[in-house]
Amino acid sequence: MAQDEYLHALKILRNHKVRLTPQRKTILNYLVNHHTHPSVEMIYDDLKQHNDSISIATVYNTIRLLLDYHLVIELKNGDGSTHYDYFGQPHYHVVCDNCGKITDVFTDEFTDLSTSLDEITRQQTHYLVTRNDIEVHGLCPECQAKFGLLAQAEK
Amino acid sequence: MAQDEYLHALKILRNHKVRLTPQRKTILNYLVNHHTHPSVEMIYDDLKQHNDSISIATVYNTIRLLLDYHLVIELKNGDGSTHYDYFGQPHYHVVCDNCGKITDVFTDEFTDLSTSLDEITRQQTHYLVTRNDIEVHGLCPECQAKFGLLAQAEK
DNA sequence: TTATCTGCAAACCTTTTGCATAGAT
DNA sequence: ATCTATGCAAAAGGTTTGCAGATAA
Repeated sequence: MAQDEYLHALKILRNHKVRLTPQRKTILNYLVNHHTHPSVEMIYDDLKQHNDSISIATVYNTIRLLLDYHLVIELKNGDGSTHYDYFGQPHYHVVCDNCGKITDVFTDEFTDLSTSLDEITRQQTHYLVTRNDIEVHGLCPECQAKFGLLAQAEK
Repeated sequence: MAQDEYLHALKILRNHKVRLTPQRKTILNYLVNHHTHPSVEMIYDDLKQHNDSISIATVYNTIRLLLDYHLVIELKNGDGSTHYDYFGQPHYHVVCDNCGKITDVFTDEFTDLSTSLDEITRQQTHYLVTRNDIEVHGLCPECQAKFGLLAQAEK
């Protein structure tokens, strides 16, 4: 499953004649398997810990490469830090404005909604639409509980 | 019109007991009247040129303040720079991935779409949704023309 | 009056760069 | 063999901070 994603992404890169270095493979593999929305630093620290030969500059370079091929997307939560997410299946993100947690939402309804959005945009702006980034903000259930707001959320 | 927006925003801040310094008013007014998605630096340079007493730190502080009250939203185009937009009327943004231009889209259909998105999110994640940020990416008409893609876009 | 904001400049932190070496194709 | 990526460390760039003086309420 995740392995399929990884192979799929590798193939895309190969098709574009991108040189597949061990570092690039490692980072890609890391992102495919960690849906924790890591920052560059987290990726770097984790990989270094596992004795992988890697430098922070390479992580930055590779992330940018993956962004270029839309294999990864960039996310910012409220506190200003930048996070990354492997973007295999179409989904969008929900950010908790209290704890900063980012959650993926995969749902069929999203596909329709996404299509409508692209339609509307094309009609209104005459842009040639290639993709969209959707981010919903709010309070996660845990933080609602902290604030004693759960009843309100259920209604 | 823009003046109404400005007064509306001022009232919100006043209601929250935010101290209304000349610098804050100037920056707010600037944002209400410049839908050019300026960066902090642009705002600072423009205001300084008009002989306004202001420092870059104050621009940063005020922007953060306005973000907190959701009077302004933060945007990133492809090239990594950070831009801001006064967010009076609900709208979303379309970013040209070639030239970096950011365009506002105001449309009634967006309201419905936005509502559906919030619905879906609440059902799927049990978040207490407060807002959403939507960004569509593609090629603007001008850049399509540059690449001789206009015919394709019209179809 | 008094708590808060401003301006300045230094500090900070994330990201980028330049260059010599290593390595993928 | 060749062209591109890596790693390092230094530089850059953007953002934040600490503090003394100013000021909104």
